[in-house]
Amino acid sequence: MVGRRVTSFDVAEAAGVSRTTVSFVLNDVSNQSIPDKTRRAVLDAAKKLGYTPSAAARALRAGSSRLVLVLGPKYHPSELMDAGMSELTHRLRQAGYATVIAMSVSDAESLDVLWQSVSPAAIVSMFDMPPRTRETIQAMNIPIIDALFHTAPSMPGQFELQVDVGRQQASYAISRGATHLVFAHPALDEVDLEILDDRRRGVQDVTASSSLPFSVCEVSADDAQLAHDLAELLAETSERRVAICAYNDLTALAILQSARTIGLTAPRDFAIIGVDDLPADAYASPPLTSVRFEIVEHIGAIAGQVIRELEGADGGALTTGPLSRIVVRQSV
Amino acid sequence: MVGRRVTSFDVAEAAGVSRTTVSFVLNDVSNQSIPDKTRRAVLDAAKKLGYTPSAAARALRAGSSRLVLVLGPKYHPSELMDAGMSELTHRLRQAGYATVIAMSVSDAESLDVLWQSVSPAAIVSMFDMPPRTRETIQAMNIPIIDALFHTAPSMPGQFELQVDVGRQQASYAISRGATHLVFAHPALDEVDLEILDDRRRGVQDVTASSSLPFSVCEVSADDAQLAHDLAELLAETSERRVAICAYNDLTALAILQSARTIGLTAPRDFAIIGVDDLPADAYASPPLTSVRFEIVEHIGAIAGQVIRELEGADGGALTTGPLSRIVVRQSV
DNA sequence: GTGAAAGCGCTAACAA
DNA sequence: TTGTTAGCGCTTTCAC
Repeated sequence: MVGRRVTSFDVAEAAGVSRTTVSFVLNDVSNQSIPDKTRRAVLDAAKKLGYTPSAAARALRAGSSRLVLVLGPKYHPSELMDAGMSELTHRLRQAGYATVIAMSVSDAESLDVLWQSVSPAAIVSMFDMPPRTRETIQAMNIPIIDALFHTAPSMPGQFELQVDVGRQQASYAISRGATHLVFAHPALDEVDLEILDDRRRGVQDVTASSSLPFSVCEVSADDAQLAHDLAELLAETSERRVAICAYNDLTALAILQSARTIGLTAPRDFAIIGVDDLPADAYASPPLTSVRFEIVEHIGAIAGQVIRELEGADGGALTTGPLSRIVVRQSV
Repeated sequence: MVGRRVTSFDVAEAAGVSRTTVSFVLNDVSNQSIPDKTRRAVLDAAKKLGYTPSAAARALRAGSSRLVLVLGPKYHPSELMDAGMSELTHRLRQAGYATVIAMSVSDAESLDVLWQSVSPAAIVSMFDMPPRTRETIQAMNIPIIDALFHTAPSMPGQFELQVDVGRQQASYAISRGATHLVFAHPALDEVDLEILDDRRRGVQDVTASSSLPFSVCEVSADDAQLAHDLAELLAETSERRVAICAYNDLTALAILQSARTIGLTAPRDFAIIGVDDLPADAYASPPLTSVRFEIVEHIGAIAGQVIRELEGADGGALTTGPLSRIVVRQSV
């Protein structure tokens, strides 16, 4: 080993004091009055030697590290998620925690290995953890902060974000004059089913309470087929104003493209609204109206929850309004 | 503390052996012959008690953890990056390492705090580390694996990925008949300058060696202005076939949209090629030809390098071909 | 006000 | 073949 670690012992030696004193000074132990001279000597020595406490030793001593383990969702990677993780990391770092992100942990077993071998101070879980694992972790006094991105059967009534998204799509479409809502989604093997179902439910909720007709349709991957389906749909509902609430922007863009091939366009012939607020939306023709999920705010709230949990001061339930909003362009 | 940690001592007690034996069995120490009966007893006890070694203690003992610290780039978040991180995490986990991702560490100081407090087994750096920091880290015997996404002055000739991207754009455009190349980019305060410059250089390289005219233009955020600029450009070069190599797909889409407003379209009036292979490219009109960066392969190679470095077997330099390829659609 | 010493859980050199 | 023991670097109680 070329460069041995600088230990608190080295600092103590350099400052001509004991390790205890060093520890007191460096950790700002309050109920110890240390003469300014000693304190200064320790601080100087520490800086000169470039001392940084060993995280491992600290963790061993304290029983837990200053790491927060984030169990990422198993969704398709997304820019949004990336931004969210950045934000979380940032917020937690400000509070003195480092963030370990575990991408797509599927089986309970490797999850066990993971959390036990990281021994984190807290776990932020973005997926629905098996109850047994949850209990084990909590038995070790490691707080779990749930931060799901869709509803889960085990936690009814919570995490309605995606349902809200659907609701917003529908409400906005109706406010713009729609009298028949269609939820359009791609083939089911290409999407996150829970999210799809939440969004659909949101749209359905709103149409139901407005007593408007509602239907669901799967968008064909084949362009010509899609155009055909679309023409048929509009023909069948010619006396009504159709609004398509698409599962996401990509679906909406596909529909828009196919429609164009048969001379149909939005918002003239139908209205359409997506989800994701992709940068490319602005360059579609017409520019696509979408729902944007405010992940940074959402993650900010989660970060707050984690920190409260960690620093004591149990913060109670998270109370936030809808975390998404309509981005108005021209397709509705 | 409700649930005390299960220690190797507990396992030893349950199995009726000493901690040493437990350690030998669990770590599969080769030069120790342990009777199958004892081994089985230990294994059983460990499983029954749900024993997992404390990462902190191990790290303290070993001097480094089984964590790999990834210093993420400071770019705008992207889906690609997310996918890359997933891949890296996955690959490293298979080799028994957990991955800590640190997003956008800017100042050298917080970087110091970070690596010292995580005490990782290796560091994957996606940005150009200050030399001093680099030396300090290497003095601690922590291998650094550089995985930049653009060239760096301090490492000339390496990491030409983005230059390759530009080269590919240009070569493809020329192979399709272009005789005047334009590199188009958005306002400079909205992009990663290093990447922009690499891509531009790639395009310029190729045009230079083909003795073709080359120019650079900044794409105006204002739609009408952009259309005007474009019309002017095409008028000035009417005797030549213009290909626009856009900094990225979003830029290309913006150009395509503006062009449409004045009746210009690709590939009829000009050719255009982007970078990123955004899913939305397929739905542009015309569908946008783009360059796709194969991040998963790139990251795979990096993962291999990390593992080689960690397990001994110094693998030497990374030899890979171009990590990007043309995705042909209709705009060129 | 400062120091000595114990112990967090693990591994490995050395004894038995 | 198995056990004893010494630390890894840190915090913290207790004694000086």
